Amino acid sequence: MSSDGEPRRRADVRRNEKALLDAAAAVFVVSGIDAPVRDIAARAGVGVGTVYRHFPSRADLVVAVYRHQVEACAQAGPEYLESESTPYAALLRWVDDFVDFLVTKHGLAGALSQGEGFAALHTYFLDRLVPVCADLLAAARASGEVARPDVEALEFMRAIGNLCIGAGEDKRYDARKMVAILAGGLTVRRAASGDR
Amino acid sequence: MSSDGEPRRRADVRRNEKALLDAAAAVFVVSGIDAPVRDIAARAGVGVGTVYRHFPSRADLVVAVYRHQVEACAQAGPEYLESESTPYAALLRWVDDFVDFLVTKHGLAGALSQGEGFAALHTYFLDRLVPVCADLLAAARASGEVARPDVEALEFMRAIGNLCIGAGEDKRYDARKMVAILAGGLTVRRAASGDR
Amino acid sequence: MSSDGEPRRRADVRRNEKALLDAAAAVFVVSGIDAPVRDIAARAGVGVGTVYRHFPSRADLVVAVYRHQVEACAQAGPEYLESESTPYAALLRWVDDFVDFLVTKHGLAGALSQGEGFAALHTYFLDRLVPVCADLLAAARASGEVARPDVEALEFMRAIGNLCIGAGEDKRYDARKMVAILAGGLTVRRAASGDR
Amino acid sequence: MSSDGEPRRRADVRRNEKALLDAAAAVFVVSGIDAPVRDIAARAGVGVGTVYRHFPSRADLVVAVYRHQVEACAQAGPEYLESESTPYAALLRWVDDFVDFLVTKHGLAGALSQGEGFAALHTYFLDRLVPVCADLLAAARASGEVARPDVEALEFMRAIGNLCIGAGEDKRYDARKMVAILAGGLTVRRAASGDR
DNA sequence: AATGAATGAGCTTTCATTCAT
DNA sequence: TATGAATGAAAGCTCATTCAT
Repeated sequence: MSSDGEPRRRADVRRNEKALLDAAAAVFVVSGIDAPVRDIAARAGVGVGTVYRHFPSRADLVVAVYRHQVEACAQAGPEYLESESTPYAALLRWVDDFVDFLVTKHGLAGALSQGEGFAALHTYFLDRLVPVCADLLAAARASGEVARPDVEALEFMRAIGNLCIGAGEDKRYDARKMVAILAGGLTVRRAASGDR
Repeated sequence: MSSDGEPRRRADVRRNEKALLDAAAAVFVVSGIDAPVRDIAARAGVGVGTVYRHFPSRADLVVAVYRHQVEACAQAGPEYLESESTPYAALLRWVDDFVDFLVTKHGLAGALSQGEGFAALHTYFLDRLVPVCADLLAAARASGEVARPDVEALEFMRAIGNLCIGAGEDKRYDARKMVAILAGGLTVRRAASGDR
Repeated sequence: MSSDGEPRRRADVRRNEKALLDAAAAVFVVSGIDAPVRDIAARAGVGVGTVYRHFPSRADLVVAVYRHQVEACAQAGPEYLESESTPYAALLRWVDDFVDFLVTKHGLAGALSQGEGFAALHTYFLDRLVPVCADLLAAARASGEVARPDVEALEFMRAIGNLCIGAGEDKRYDARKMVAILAGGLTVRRAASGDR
Repeated sequence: MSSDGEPRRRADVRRNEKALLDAAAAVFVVSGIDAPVRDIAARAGVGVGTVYRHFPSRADLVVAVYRHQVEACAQAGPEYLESESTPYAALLRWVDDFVDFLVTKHGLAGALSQGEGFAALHTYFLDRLVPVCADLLAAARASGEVARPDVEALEFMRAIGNLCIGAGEDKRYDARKMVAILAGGLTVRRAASGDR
């Protein structure tokens, strides 16, 4: 209540939020991104009301949970452009990181393609990563390695996201391999007769 | 009671089943494949009991709704192999048909990747189409057009299915284009250093 | 439609009714007296509508199913009074028959105690058998073997019916033995202090 | 937050639970032990979810509703053995209490004989009361008042329970009287020729 | 600010009963 | 008269979300 009561409280709140994020991350892995709020609250050792106070909507929680990784991924783009031998190599490496991220988060890829109620989530991810991917793509196009000028970063990323849906659930489906093939397809000049 | 008594009733039932299938198809487009049974019944103008009478499980309904298209798709495979100039051209055309099918049925692609409770559905689709795709793929490999011997029909189809998830919801995402790129990737020989 | 069409129809109807009774008896044994109408219709090889035509209410069906046995039981009373050595012996034997009847019909005893919706059933059974039991009881009282003048046939029979509920479901519960003890209790003069 | 914050909430919850128990007891009387959860919730003035929160399964609710009486009944056994003039008198009095309990709870006796889905209920009642009854029975046998050594507490109690089914619905059926006769039957030596 | 009890909509599924054919 | 398709009322159960404490 006094000036030194606040900091204590704030510390508590922060601790709570951390616990919530950890719990959500753990639960998401097991039960997917649609896991019951109660499960998350229980694992964090807080009441459900607390979850709602910190994260009014589910998307807010999801965004918060994955913010760190998204940031890391965003920062890796420019770095690879410097460190890798060619822009396309940089693109491939970055794509691989992105796949890593999606594949380890069970259900995340699916949620990203849903839009339905996950608008905020969708928005955040794309706003942050699309520019990064666009730079990589543009560079690889400029270097002549990527032969498709008609592929935008947004759709490319979304395609990667989609390919990662359900990855890990079925041994016979290797998302990483399919993404590699997709990336390979970028180097192929479109047939004269058109795609269709 | 006589030999023509049966057909009359059956005609009614068939009409009803048709209404149900149409209603389900329409509702699936709007609410996805998990739409409440009540909604489907309401749209068909029948009671929920009728839905259950015709289609004991949800998967039965979904399979019924899409059976025609699946069959058509299955039959097109061998035909294209004969009519198209090369096996790879046949594969591309068949893939295009498959995409047509998935893209028009909102939510179907997603359901196929879920497995979760849709085992029967999943099974039906794959049992019917994977062999067809496998033949096309094998032929295109034999002709030297497809350079990836490590891509199985199952995973290729699944990748296509995934790429079609959410198609039509966002103008900026053209599933057909991304599938074309994936298919193009099949012609690219894998880098010596591996995909990763 | 003509005068000779009727008999044929009537024969059909009778056959149907017989099939229905047999089916119902069989189903009652397995699923109890509340078994789904459909099950009965299916086993009889007729439509559910036919069941309703023949037996408008469930009780009607139950009554019909057990009518034969009830009649046999009703007729046995006077006979035993003649053939057995004493009226009480006759009573015991008759009670034993009654128990036989109830115990073999799974769920019947329970239905008799429900009243709820089985009024007709209840009524039929009691109207037919209570007088018989009353005669036996009166005779055994007259002979001095039964010491309780305050026990009416109706309540005695109902007690027997109740004791038979669930008989056969649990090896540790021997309905016949308990009925024997109850019957034995009839011979005990009420304590001076009253039953309560 | 402080040590007296807890009790306040708990008081509310307890009040609610009480309302639920009262409502359930009342509804059980009218509609039997299988009454719709919705009805109970409505009568208690709470949502169905609240019922499930407090009593996850129906058996839990039933057990809770009758726990007090069962406990009282269990404790009365040994007491009567001390206070009454003879063991048999104690048995009679205890049986009377048991009947009191069953007769006032319409539908309970029936549920106990069902087993079907009420395993937990059945188990609780018997685990608690059978030993008590067994002691009374053994004592009465030891004193020579009970002449049937072949009657187990379990079956005796079950017989009593059965005799109480439907008690109160029909003025002409006096469950208490019939139980008294059954208890009287315990004192009768079995006929040489057997019960049958 | 945190809690978690309460709410109630919403979904599935089962059958008794009706009624068009 | 027989059929069985259709109906729709029930009932169980599960959360997302609110809100009193």
